[in-house]
Amino acid sequence: MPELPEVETIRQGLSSKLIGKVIRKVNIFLSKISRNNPQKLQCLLPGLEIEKVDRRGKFLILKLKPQGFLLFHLKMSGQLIYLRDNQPLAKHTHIIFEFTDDSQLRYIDIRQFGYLKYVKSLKQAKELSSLGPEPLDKTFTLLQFKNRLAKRPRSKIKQLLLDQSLVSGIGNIYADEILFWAGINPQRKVDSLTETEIEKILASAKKILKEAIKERGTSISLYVDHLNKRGNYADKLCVYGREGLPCPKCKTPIKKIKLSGRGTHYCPACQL
DNA sequence: AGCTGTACCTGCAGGC
DNA sequence: TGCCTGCAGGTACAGC
Repeated sequence: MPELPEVETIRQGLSSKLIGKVIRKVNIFLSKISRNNPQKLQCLLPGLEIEKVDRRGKFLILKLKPQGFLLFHLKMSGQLIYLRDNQPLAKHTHIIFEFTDDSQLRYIDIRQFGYLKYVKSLKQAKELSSLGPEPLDKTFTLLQFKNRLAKRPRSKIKQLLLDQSLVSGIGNIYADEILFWAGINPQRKVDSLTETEIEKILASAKKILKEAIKERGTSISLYVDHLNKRGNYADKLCVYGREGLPCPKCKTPIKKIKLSGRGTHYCPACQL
Protein backbone atom coordinates (compact mmCIF):
# COMPACT_ATOMS: atom_id res chain seq x y z
CA MET A 1 0.00 0.00 0.00
CA PRO A 2 2.21 2.75 1.16
CA GLU A 3 4.40 4.66 -1.22
CA LEU A 4 6.64 7.62 -0.41
CA PRO A 5 3.85 10.09 0.58
CA GLU A 6 2.17 7.55 2.87
CA VAL A 7 5.41 6.50 4.57
CA GLU A 8 6.39 10.16 4.93
CA THR A 9 3.02 10.94 6.55
CA ILE A 10 3.54 8.10 9.02
CA ARG A 11 7.09 9.31 9.66
CA GLN A 12 5.92 12.82 10.49
CA GLY A 13 3.21 11.48 12.77
CA LEU A 14 5.42 9.03 14.60
CA SER A 15 8.12 11.64 14.92
CA SER A 16 5.72 13.83 16.92
CA LYS A 17 4.85 10.92 19.24
CA LEU A 18 7.83 8.61 19.63
CA ILE A 19 10.90 10.76 20.17
CA GLY A 20 12.23 10.25 23.70
CA LYS A 21 10.10 7.15 24.36
CA VAL A 22 11.93 4.24 25.96
CA ILE A 23 11.03 0.70 24.94
CA ARG A 24 9.88 -1.39 27.89
CA LYS A 25 8.75 -4.59 26.17
CA VAL A 26 8.32 -6.06 22.70
CA ASN A 27 5.66 -8.66 21.90
CA ILE A 28 6.04 -10.53 18.63
CA PHE A 29 2.99 -12.61 17.74
CA LEU A 30 4.03 -13.58 14.22
CA SER A 31 7.72 -14.33 14.10
CA LYS A 32 8.17 -14.21 10.33
CA ILE A 33 7.56 -10.44 10.41
CA SER A 34 10.91 -10.06 12.21
CA ARG A 35 14.03 -10.53 10.09
CA ASN A 36 15.97 -10.99 13.32
CA ASN A 37 15.58 -13.85 15.74
CA PRO A 38 12.47 -12.77 17.69
CA GLN A 39 13.84 -13.86 21.08
CA LYS A 40 17.05 -11.91 20.53
CA LEU A 41 15.07 -8.86 19.50
CA GLN A 42 12.87 -9.09 22.58
CA CYS A 43 16.01 -9.16 24.74
CA LEU A 44 17.88 -6.47 22.91
CA LEU A 45 15.30 -3.69 22.50
CA PRO A 46 14.05 -2.99 26.04
CA GLY A 47 15.82 0.04 27.54
CA LEU A 48 16.57 1.63 24.16
CA GLU A 49 15.21 5.11 23.43
CA ILE A 50 13.74 6.40 20.14
CA GLU A 51 16.03 9.23 19.11
CA LYS A 52 14.73 10.03 15.62
CA VAL A 53 12.20 8.85 13.03
CA ASP A 54 13.52 8.79 9.46
CA ARG A 55 12.40 7.65 6.05
CA ARG A 56 14.37 6.37 3.08
CA GLY A 57 12.32 5.46 -0.01
CA LYS A 58 9.47 3.38 1.37
CA PHE A 59 11.42 2.37 4.50
CA LEU A 60 10.64 3.83 7.88
CA ILE A 61 13.66 3.99 10.18
CA LEU A 62 13.65 4.39 13.97
CA LYS A 63 17.03 5.58 15.23
CA LEU A 64 17.70 4.18 18.68
CA LYS A 65 19.81 5.48 21.57
CA PRO A 66 22.50 4.57 22.52
CA GLN A 67 22.76 2.56 19.30
CA GLY A 68 20.95 0.71 16.53
CA PHE A 69 18.16 1.22 14.01
CA LEU A 70 14.78 -0.43 13.46
CA LEU A 71 13.81 -0.63 9.80
CA PHE A 72 10.21 -1.19 8.74
CA HIS A 73 8.95 -2.01 5.26
CA LEU A 74 5.15 -1.96 5.11
CA LYS A 75 4.91 -3.59 1.66
CA MET A 76 1.23 -3.79 0.57
CA SER A 77 -0.74 -3.74 3.80
CA GLY A 78 1.47 -2.86 6.78
CA GLN A 79 0.28 -0.28 9.31
CA LEU A 80 2.06 1.35 12.24
CA ILE A 81 -0.41 2.64 14.81
CA TYR A 82 0.43 4.67 17.91
CA LEU A 83 -1.78 4.26 20.99
CA ARG A 84 -1.70 6.20 24.29
CA ASP A 85 -2.59 3.12 26.29
CA ASN A 86 -3.60 -0.50 26.00
CA GLN A 87 -6.54 -1.15 23.65
CA PRO A 88 -8.27 -4.24 22.27
CA LEU A 89 -6.15 -6.01 19.66
CA ALA A 90 -7.05 -5.33 16.06
CA LYS A 91 -7.04 -8.44 13.87
CA HIS A 92 -3.67 -9.04 12.22
CA THR A 93 -1.71 -7.26 14.94
CA HIS A 94 1.70 -8.94 14.73
CA ILE A 95 4.01 -6.87 16.93
CA ILE A 96 3.52 -4.53 19.89
CA PHE A 97 6.18 -2.18 21.24
CA GLU A 98 5.35 -1.03 24.76
CA PHE A 99 6.99 2.14 26.02
CA THR A 100 7.78 3.02 29.63
CA ASP A 101 4.97 5.64 29.69
CA ASP A 102 2.42 2.87 28.82
CA SER A 103 1.93 4.08 25.25
CA GLN A 104 2.37 1.57 22.42
CA LEU A 105 3.35 1.21 18.78
CA ARG A 106 1.60 -1.63 16.96
CA TYR A 107 2.51 -3.28 13.68
CA ILE A 108 -0.57 -4.56 11.85
CA ASP A 109 -0.37 -6.30 8.47
CA ILE A 110 -3.21 -8.22 6.80
CA ARG A 111 -1.10 -9.76 4.06
CA GLN A 112 2.00 -10.32 6.18
CA PHE A 113 4.38 -9.17 3.42
CA GLY A 114 5.97 -6.39 5.44
CA TYR A 115 8.87 -6.80 7.83
CA LEU A 116 10.95 -5.35 10.60
CA LYS A 117 14.72 -5.52 10.86
CA TYR A 118 17.12 -4.35 13.54
CA VAL A 119 20.65 -3.33 12.55
CA LYS A 120 23.46 -1.87 14.61
CA SER A 121 24.57 0.35 11.78
CA LEU A 122 22.81 1.44 8.59
CA LYS A 123 25.76 0.08 6.63
CA GLN A 124 24.52 -3.38 7.54
CA ALA A 125 21.19 -2.72 5.80
CA LYS A 126 21.77 -3.82 2.24
CA GLU A 127 18.13 -3.08 1.38
CA LEU A 128 18.94 0.61 1.90
CA SER A 129 22.24 0.67 0.04
CA SER A 130 20.62 -0.45 -3.21
CA LEU A 131 18.05 2.37 -3.16
CA GLY A 132 18.20 5.12 -5.75
CA PRO A 133 18.01 8.83 -4.84
CA GLU A 134 15.07 10.50 -3.12
CA PRO A 135 12.90 12.15 -5.78
CA LEU A 136 12.16 15.16 -3.54
CA ASP A 137 15.79 15.73 -2.67
CA LYS A 138 16.95 19.13 -3.99
CA THR A 139 20.11 17.44 -5.23
CA PHE A 140 18.07 15.11 -7.45
CA THR A 141 18.39 17.05 -10.67
CA LEU A 142 17.32 16.63 -14.27
CA LEU A 143 20.87 15.71 -15.23
CA GLN A 144 20.98 12.93 -12.65
CA PHE A 145 17.54 11.62 -13.64
CA LYS A 146 18.47 11.70 -17.33
CA ASN A 147 21.74 9.85 -16.74
CA ARG A 148 20.04 7.17 -14.68
CA LEU A 149 17.32 6.64 -17.28
CA ALA A 150 19.91 6.52 -20.05
CA LYS A 151 21.35 3.32 -18.59
CA ARG A 152 18.08 1.53 -19.44
CA PRO A 153 17.22 2.91 -22.91
CA ARG A 154 14.96 0.03 -23.99
CA SER A 155 12.87 -0.13 -20.81
CA LYS A 156 9.38 1.26 -20.53
CA ILE A 157 9.23 4.50 -18.56
CA LYS A 158 6.65 3.28 -16.07
CA GLN A 159 8.72 0.25 -15.22
CA LEU A 160 11.68 2.49 -14.43
CA LEU A 161 9.63 4.82 -12.24
CA LEU A 162 8.76 1.74 -10.17
CA ASP A 163 12.39 0.58 -9.98
CA GLN A 164 13.55 1.49 -6.46
CA SER A 165 17.21 1.33 -7.48
CA LEU A 166 16.68 4.03 -10.09
CA VAL A 167 14.66 6.42 -7.94
CA SER A 168 13.19 5.50 -4.57
CA GLY A 169 9.70 5.78 -3.15
CA ILE A 170 7.45 5.80 -6.23
CA GLY A 171 4.88 2.99 -6.43
CA ASN A 172 2.03 1.99 -8.70
CA ILE A 173 -0.44 4.75 -7.87
CA TYR A 174 1.95 7.67 -8.14
CA ALA A 175 3.74 6.26 -11.21
CA ASP A 176 0.42 6.39 -13.09
CA GLU A 177 -0.42 9.86 -11.77
CA ILE A 178 3.05 11.22 -12.56
CA LEU A 179 2.88 10.04 -16.17
CA PHE A 180 -0.61 11.48 -16.54
CA TRP A 181 0.51 14.93 -15.42
CA ALA A 182 3.54 14.68 -17.66
CA GLY A 183 1.35 13.66 -20.62
CA ILE A 184 3.49 10.59 -21.29
CA ASN A 185 2.18 7.14 -22.26
CA PRO A 186 3.40 4.60 -19.68
CA GLN A 187 4.48 2.22 -22.47
CA ARG A 188 6.97 4.67 -23.99
CA LYS A 189 10.54 3.39 -24.14
CA VAL A 190 13.12 5.62 -22.52
CA ASP A 191 15.10 6.12 -25.73
CA SER A 192 12.02 7.61 -27.39
CA LEU A 193 11.71 10.38 -24.79
CA THR A 194 12.92 13.89 -25.58
CA GLU A 195 14.80 15.94 -23.02
CA THR A 196 11.71 18.12 -22.58
CA GLU A 197 9.60 15.05 -21.87
CA ILE A 198 12.05 13.75 -19.27
CA GLU A 199 12.01 17.18 -17.67
CA LYS A 200 8.20 17.08 -17.55
CA ILE A 201 8.25 13.66 -15.88
CA LEU A 202 10.67 14.85 -13.21
CA ALA A 203 8.71 18.06 -12.55
CA SER A 204 5.49 16.05 -12.41
CA ALA A 205 7.00 13.57 -9.94
CA LYS A 206 8.12 16.32 -7.57
CA LYS A 207 4.79 18.14 -7.81
CA ILE A 208 2.59 15.09 -7.27
CA LEU A 209 4.62 13.60 -4.43
CA LYS A 210 4.65 16.95 -2.61
CA GLU A 211 0.90 17.42 -3.05
CA ALA A 212 0.22 13.88 -1.88
CA ILE A 213 2.29 14.47 1.27
CA LYS A 214 0.32 17.66 1.90
CA GLU A 215 -2.90 15.62 1.61
CA ARG A 216 -1.46 12.99 3.98
CA GLY A 217 -1.34 10.23 1.36
CA THR A 218 -3.80 8.16 -0.66
CA SER A 219 -6.28 5.81 1.02
CA ILE A 220 -7.87 3.47 -1.52
CA SER A 221 -8.65 0.81 1.01
CA LEU A 222 -6.12 -0.06 3.70
CA TYR A 223 -3.76 2.85 4.16
CA VAL A 224 -4.05 4.81 7.42
CA ASP A 225 -1.58 7.01 9.27
CA HIS A 226 -0.13 6.49 12.76
CA LEU A 227 -3.45 7.53 14.35
CA ASN A 228 -5.55 5.26 12.11
CA LYS A 229 -6.68 8.17 9.94
CA ARG A 230 -7.08 8.01 6.17
CA GLY A 231 -5.27 10.22 3.65
CA ASN A 232 -7.07 12.64 1.34
CA TYR A 233 -5.21 12.29 -1.95
CA ALA A 234 -7.58 9.57 -3.29
CA ASP A 235 -10.00 12.39 -4.21
CA LYS A 236 -7.32 13.97 -6.38
CA LEU A 237 -6.35 10.90 -8.40
CA CYS A 238 -6.79 11.51 -12.13
CA VAL A 239 -6.18 8.04 -13.61
CA TYR A 240 -5.38 5.43 -10.94
CA GLY A 241 -8.47 3.31 -10.20
CA ARG A 242 -10.53 5.33 -12.72
CA GLU A 243 -10.84 2.88 -15.61
CA GLY A 244 -13.70 3.90 -17.92
CA LEU A 245 -14.25 7.25 -16.15
CA PRO A 246 -13.66 10.49 -18.06
CA CYS A 247 -10.17 11.97 -18.17
CA PRO A 248 -10.22 15.18 -16.06
CA LYS A 249 -8.56 17.09 -18.91
CA CYS A 250 -10.27 15.83 -22.09
CA LYS A 251 -13.13 13.51 -20.98
CA THR A 252 -11.80 10.53 -22.94
CA PRO A 253 -12.42 7.34 -20.93
CA ILE A 254 -9.38 6.26 -18.89
CA LYS A 255 -7.84 3.02 -20.13
CA LYS A 256 -6.43 0.23 -17.99
CA ILE A 257 -3.79 -2.17 -19.23
CA LYS A 258 -1.32 -4.58 -17.67
CA LEU A 259 2.29 -3.44 -17.86
CA SER A 260 5.10 -5.51 -16.32
CA GLY A 261 2.53 -7.29 -14.20
CA ARG A 262 0.96 -4.13 -12.75
CA GLY A 263 -2.39 -2.55 -13.43
CA THR A 264 -1.66 0.64 -15.38
CA HIS A 265 -4.08 3.49 -15.94
CA TYR A 266 -3.77 6.29 -18.48
CA CYS A 267 -5.63 8.62 -20.83
CA PRO A 268 -5.16 7.36 -24.38
CA ALA A 269 -5.79 10.88 -25.73
CA CYS A 270 -3.62 13.01 -23.40
CA GLN A 271 -0.73 10.62 -22.86
CA LEU A 272 1.26 10.13 -26.04
C1' DA B 1 21.78 -7.85 -17.99
C1' DG B 2 17.09 -7.54 -18.13
C1' DC B 3 12.73 -9.34 -18.90
C1' DT B 4 8.62 -12.42 -17.35
C1' DG B 5 6.23 -15.12 -14.27
C1' DT B 6 5.62 -16.64 -9.66
C1' DA B 7 5.53 -16.52 -4.80
C1' DC B 8 4.49 -14.57 -0.45
C1' DC B 9 -0.77 -13.65 2.23
C1' DT B 10 -5.66 -12.11 3.22
C1' DG B 11 -9.75 -9.96 1.79
C1' DC B 12 -12.90 -8.20 -1.38
C1' DA B 13 -15.62 -7.52 -5.61
C1' DG B 14 -17.75 -9.43 -9.49
C1' DG B 15 -19.60 -13.21 -12.26
C1' DC B 16 -22.36 -17.14 -12.40
C1' DT C 1 -26.63 -17.14 -0.67
C1' DG C 2 -22.30 -19.10 -2.03
C1' DC C 3 -18.58 -20.69 -4.75
C1' DC C 4 -14.91 -19.43 -7.90
C1' DT C 5 -11.67 -16.30 -10.02
C1' DG C 6 -8.93 -12.45 -10.25
C1' DC C 7 -7.06 -8.56 -8.34
C1' DA C 8 -4.81 -5.38 -4.71
C1' DG C 9 -0.58 0.33 -2.82
C1' DG C 10 5.59 -4.31 -3.08
C1' DT C 11 9.51 -6.80 -3.93
C1' DA C 12 12.55 -11.01 -4.16
C1' DC C 13 13.76 -14.75 -6.76
C1' DA C 14 13.90 -18.39 -10.41
C1' DG C 15 14.35 -19.23 -15.08
C1' DC C 16 14.79 -17.89 -19.70
